[in-house]
Amino acid sequence: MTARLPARFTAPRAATLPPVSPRPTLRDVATAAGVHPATASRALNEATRSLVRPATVERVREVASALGYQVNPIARSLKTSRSETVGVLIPDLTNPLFPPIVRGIEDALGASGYTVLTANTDNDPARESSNFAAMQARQVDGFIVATARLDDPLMHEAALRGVPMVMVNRQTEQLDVSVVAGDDATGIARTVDHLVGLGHRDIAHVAGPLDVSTGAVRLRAFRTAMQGHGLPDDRVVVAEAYSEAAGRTASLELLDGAVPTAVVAGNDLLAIGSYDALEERGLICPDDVSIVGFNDMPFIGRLRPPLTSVRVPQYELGVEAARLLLDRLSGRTVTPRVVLLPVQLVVRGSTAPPRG
Amino acid sequence: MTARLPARFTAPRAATLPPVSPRPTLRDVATAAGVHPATASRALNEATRSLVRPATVERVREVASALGYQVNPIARSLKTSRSETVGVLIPDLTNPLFPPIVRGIEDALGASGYTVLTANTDNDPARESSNFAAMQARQVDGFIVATARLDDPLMHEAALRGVPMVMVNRQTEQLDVSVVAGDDATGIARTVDHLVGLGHRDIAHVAGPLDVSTGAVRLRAFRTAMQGHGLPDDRVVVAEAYSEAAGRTASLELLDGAVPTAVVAGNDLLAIGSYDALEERGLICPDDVSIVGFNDMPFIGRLRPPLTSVRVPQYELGVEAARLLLDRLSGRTVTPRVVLLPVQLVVRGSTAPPRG
DNA sequence: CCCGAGGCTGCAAGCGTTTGCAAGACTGGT
DNA sequence: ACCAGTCTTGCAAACGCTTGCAGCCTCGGG
Repeated sequence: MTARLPARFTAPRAATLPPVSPRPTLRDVATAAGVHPATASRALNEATRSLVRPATVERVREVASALGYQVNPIARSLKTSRSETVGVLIPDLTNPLFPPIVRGIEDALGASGYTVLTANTDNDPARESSNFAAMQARQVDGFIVATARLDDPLMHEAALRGVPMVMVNRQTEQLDVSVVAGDDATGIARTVDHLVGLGHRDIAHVAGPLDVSTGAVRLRAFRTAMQGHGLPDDRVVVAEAYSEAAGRTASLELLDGAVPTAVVAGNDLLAIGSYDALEERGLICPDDVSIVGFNDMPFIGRLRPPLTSVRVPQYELGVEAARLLLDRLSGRTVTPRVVLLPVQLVVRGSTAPPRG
Repeated sequence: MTARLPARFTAPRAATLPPVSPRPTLRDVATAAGVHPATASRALNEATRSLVRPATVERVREVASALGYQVNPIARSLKTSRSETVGVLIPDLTNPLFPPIVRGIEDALGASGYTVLTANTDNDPARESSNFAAMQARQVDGFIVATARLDDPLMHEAALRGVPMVMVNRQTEQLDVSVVAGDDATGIARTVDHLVGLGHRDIAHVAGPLDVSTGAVRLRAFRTAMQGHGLPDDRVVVAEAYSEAAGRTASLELLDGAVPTAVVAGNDLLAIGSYDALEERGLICPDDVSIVGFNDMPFIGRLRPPLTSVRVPQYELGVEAARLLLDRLSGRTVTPRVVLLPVQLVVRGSTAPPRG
């Protein structure tokens, strides 16, 4: 029996296109192939394909591609209550840190047929909750969360209930969810090594906000590294946010006391703020003060002076997070893992031996 | 009658949370409120609310919020074949031009209850087609497209068929879809005015690829502006892509002839490439050659020297694109519109009067 | 020759909503 | 008191797919 297509699909495309294109349905395929919709479904579905006779599979698939059939994911989701969709929560796409991460996530998930829903929370608990809820309503299969606020009750409860979730670039001890992040501690240690190697002894740290995990982690790493060199670990000022302005404020505070010969900034943005502060005080980088950033943002090497920074493999962070989530979704892995990706100190013009 | 909740919803949350949370369904709400699901649906639905007695509406809404009911968008989509979702196609999220645009889109659409699906195409026709198709399958209500390739047959046909679609940051004459972009022509004109005002007469243009609309538009604007000043308009070299490397190559080619006193780059990335080329040739910006960019990317003012550039309101571009699409989706506006947002020349340290 | 066991396929229910249709309850006018 | 019209609500059928269950057919062994 040859597959006969319903007239509406074989009709030649008129020069004046009809306003709406009726997508063929599974039933259309089934009748055209002379089988029951259930059989067509099984034939088209990877997992159930083995249940139907090879010849039938072949026929159905041919008809399906002839009709240009594509399964309707909505209907499928309704039935299976899975959506092949994951939600990605980030604070702000405009922050240069996140685009590469998101891109990595989309590439990795897309390769497995998943699509991603992103939302910006601006670290606002209300936005975060509503976005999270909206995504849950849309039946996302899991989450990748780049915002620290796991104290959000909704998210916290969801995590406890076993909603698949992996955190990226942020850590949390309170809950066992998978985490992928850069190896911040090592990055900071290398930074301090580098500065000490140049001859610096009076090294200060402009820390990021301590309620954000990276802020706390890097601060602790700084203290440890300094102690390891037998140097004072208390030259620390905490910025209120990971922003240029906060970095400037914090740095000015620092400069009001004894001026250190080197500053380890918790972040590239904070480092830029330090640039500003130095300029305001008439100090020159690196002649008077060396500065090191963190993240190695795009074009940061073209600043005046080029910023020495710790390169974090952001794209790979995203890819790895996606992979972890996929493992979890496929049921392969259940136990949470912590993956730390190696970072690399990129030395540029903002660090030099201390004057005199 | 007081609303009695089914036991499973009133059960106290155990310390050890159950692995899965059964979301209440419309039927649950209905029975709890003592009405038929259809009535509950109408009561909860903005548009049909007027059909049901106010007292009933009240009761249903109370029960709904008590149960924490949220409509299941999947089921609704299946029924209505609308999804409250729009697809956003961009070449590469990692290009600093796009995050603000996407953010603007998400903010504007999110405020109207829409969620967005983004995909990166890398300007690869194959990826573009498949992403587009996947989004169509997911029942997106419309598209915002930031990739130039409207020659894609799928997309072209969809546009002809009246699939709601707006293009951002790219133009096309061949099709009548709404477009929102920066006012490139004026931006280039202001740039040339600025340079001429500084005393430059020998001004060259490093154009972006001409098969991208911005490349062509800016080149045309450059020619027009130069002619307007009675200056030669043929000092043009076309870069192969909007990238640093392509900018460097094109600029080197330019510098191999008579060195101009000023360069109008089609793009900030191209301008950075020009920086590189200048440096290689031992020339100083702005002493030997002035350079102007386009887009005013983040931190571009912190380069060495700070780049004079044309600021494009990217976030607003996204917002406006979203607004246009929303208008279209709500049926308010049907005829395509072209919206050009004003740009602004930001003068910094990369432009100065010509030497001598 | 009969019977049990597989291998394929069809049947039908149901996922959670929306919505055309119709029935019941009122209202007011005559 | 009756009837037409208006409100309010219920009924049931979809939307397009998946899946447990059951039935059919075929085949090989006893």
